[in-house]
Amino acid sequence: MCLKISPMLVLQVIRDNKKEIAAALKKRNLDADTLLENVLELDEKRRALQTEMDQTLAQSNKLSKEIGMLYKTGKAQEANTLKEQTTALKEASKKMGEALNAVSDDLDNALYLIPNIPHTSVPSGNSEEDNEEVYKEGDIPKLMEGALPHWDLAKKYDIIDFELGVKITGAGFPVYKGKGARLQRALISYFLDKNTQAGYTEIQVPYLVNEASGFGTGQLPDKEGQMYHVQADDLYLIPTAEVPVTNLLRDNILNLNDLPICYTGYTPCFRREAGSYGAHVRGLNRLHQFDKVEIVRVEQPENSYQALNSMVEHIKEILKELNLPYRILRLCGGDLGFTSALTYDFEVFSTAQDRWLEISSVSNFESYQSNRLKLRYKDENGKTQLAHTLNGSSLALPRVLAGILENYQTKEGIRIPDVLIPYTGFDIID
RNA sequence: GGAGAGGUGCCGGAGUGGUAACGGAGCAGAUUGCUAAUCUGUCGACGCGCACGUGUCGCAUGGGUUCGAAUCCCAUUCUCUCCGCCA
Repeated sequence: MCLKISPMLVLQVIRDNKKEIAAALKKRNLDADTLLENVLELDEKRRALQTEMDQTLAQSNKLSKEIGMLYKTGKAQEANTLKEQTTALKEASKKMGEALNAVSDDLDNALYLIPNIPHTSVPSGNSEEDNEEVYKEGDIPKLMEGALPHWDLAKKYDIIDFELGVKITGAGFPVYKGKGARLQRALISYFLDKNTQAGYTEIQVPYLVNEASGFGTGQLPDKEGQMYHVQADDLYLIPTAEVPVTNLLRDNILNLNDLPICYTGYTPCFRREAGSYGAHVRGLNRLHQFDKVEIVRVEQPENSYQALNSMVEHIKEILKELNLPYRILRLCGGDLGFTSALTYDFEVFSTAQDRWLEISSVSNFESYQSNRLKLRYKDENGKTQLAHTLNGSSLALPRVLAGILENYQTKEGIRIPDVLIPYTGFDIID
């Protein structure tokens, strides 16, 4: 008989720190008391059931051994008597097993409703308006008379064709042409080079993932609607490289000296994105398919926030090289993703649109993902511990492109940032 | 798509009905006059116990047969080899 057992090391943590956790979750405007209460109740129920069943099975195992011995010594008569006893035990343990499975499922489901616990530095707040600006760099350029938003520039220079994308697929699937396509490729190469120079190992991953992968990083089951689902094969188009890349380490027990693991990878990303409309989704602002270069790290818990900072510094350096005005926000509890403990958003200023555009999101998930991924390591005492996972965009292409097009436009054409010229092979789009 | 073989612990690898050999890695302890060797123990998950301990589960997954299943049966799934198709 096999039992579904959730490896929820977090349960012990919840048991011991219920009050603190409930208080921390208040930052998400979540009344966690009942959620936690429910979990603890189911947990207790489950443990009681398991103890009971273990005892029954132990007895049954013992009898089976005795029966085996009796047969061997030719005492079939006595063996048969014992057999009768085991029947009742068997039925009882079967029922207990079913009950245990049911409670375990309930417990799992109850646990999935609890989001990650926000880091102490996370500000409370309801929406993106309450996010805390922690850094700002770069001057916002004064644009020439008649400066255009990027979708008009795209048309003027014939580098991105949104209508063509509509024809062959639908809205939100742009077609890049000529120097536009080349600039995309240049950005991807440039980002990957920067990341590998910083010590991240470049990898290429599948763009379709199975359900277990979606579950591991937290897209499933709750954010199912965000992903494109290929029904015939039950696979999902990745919404970000985070999913396949982090899942590379799923079901692993790493040695201490394997850590940290630093990966970078380029993938297209696919998002169904129900919702918004109007100018906010115009042009490159929000797409169903876009390109992104991602960085992913696996760390010992005691190093993970240092790692988060180093990721932030790394992205700052790239934006500085591109000479784009940007700011960094620390997401408030209300805006923080379900699986994240602390997230910094990078936003670049889109001059012609006069608004900030998110181009990177850097998060520490602590052990939230690794718990689902069963991603562990042996600590210095040889004890198995959950690792911490982190990831960030480095960087998302469309809005960086939008920022470049708008901020670098001149009467003569769109200038290419110096660092990109070796990659594009041209210095102006005209 | 057709045919065959296979899936055993962190890794390798035995095991065809009596309750997971053996080897390696890692860790812990012991020991030896030096970056090493040797010996012993430990090794995944979930419980119970203050604790020394101890119970259950784990042989791809889910069922079934049996007092007892890695082993027998059914379904599913994945991998490999050959054929077909093909970038």
